[in-house]
Amino acid sequence: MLDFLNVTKALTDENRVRILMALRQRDLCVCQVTAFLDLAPSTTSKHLSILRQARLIESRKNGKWVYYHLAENSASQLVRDTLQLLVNNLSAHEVILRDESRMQEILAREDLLCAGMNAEEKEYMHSPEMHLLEEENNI
Amino acid sequence: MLDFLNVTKALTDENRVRILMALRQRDLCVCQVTAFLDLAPSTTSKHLSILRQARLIESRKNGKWVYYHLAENSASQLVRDTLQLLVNNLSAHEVILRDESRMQEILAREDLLCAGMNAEEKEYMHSPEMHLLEEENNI
DNA sequence: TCGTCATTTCGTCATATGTCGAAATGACGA
DNA sequence: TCGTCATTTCGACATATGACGAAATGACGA
Repeated sequence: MLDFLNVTKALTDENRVRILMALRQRDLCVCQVTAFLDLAPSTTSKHLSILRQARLIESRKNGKWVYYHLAENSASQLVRDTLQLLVNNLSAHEVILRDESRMQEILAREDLLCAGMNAEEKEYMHSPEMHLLEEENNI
Repeated sequence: MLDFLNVTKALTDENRVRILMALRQRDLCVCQVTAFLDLAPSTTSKHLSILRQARLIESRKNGKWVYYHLAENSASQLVRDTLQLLVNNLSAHEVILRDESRMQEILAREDLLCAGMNAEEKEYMHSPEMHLLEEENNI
């Protein structure tokens, strides 16, 4: 029951829902999510922490950055069902569609974001491995 | 998005989740839910109001009593998916299983609850129409 | 080693939420 | 009509939550 409530509580904030939907497309680091939502970094970090505690997302560290991605198919039934419900019911929603364009702009502004991002990381961001991850999450 | 958030917010309280799971079995009036959860009637009423506003449940008035039941199959995709997720992931949960026994005791105490319940209503509570409703909600 | 940048943690604040009891509302039956 | 019972609404309270900025932590590169 606690697990269930942690998941539902994680979904009661619009910003957190927007994060989950954005992560369908690709992994994102905290500063990218921060620019995306236009929040203080500490606030973004808190949101990501809540989503991670609910096991809806996972993180991996790469240099100075922490990248977050949706829970994999190995996640619990609850988490998988929840992410599926999210996608089924929100993909066509106005806010989410607007966010998809917005995210494109954010990602294009590499000059402003993740200023120190090195070549290796930039490479990874567009690598096949990236897209493999996306497919594993059956998006 | 507002609809979605209203649904998830409705699910963040353990008492409300327990109400939804109990309503799988049969319609319940406020006083039955109140005895079931051991809360003040006003608190129960508030919880039911929140669930109804999220369109997860509906109410029908019968004499002095207001009976609540799960949203029917005609409900939105979101509501149907959500109720399904709830059933799939919580049916076997300890709290819910315990609640099922507890509800049997509550319902047996007609002498204490809904003291003025008339014969007609008692009849309805066990009628085929009742069980038809349950089946419609594919429980 | 030190400075810088990304991230997290901590403390604080305003607002939202769950709870109750008291009072208002609605319906039934004497 | 009046009293009673079920339910809802209202007001108050304690706690939970989302937001921020400041400070701590971690990792990289000069």
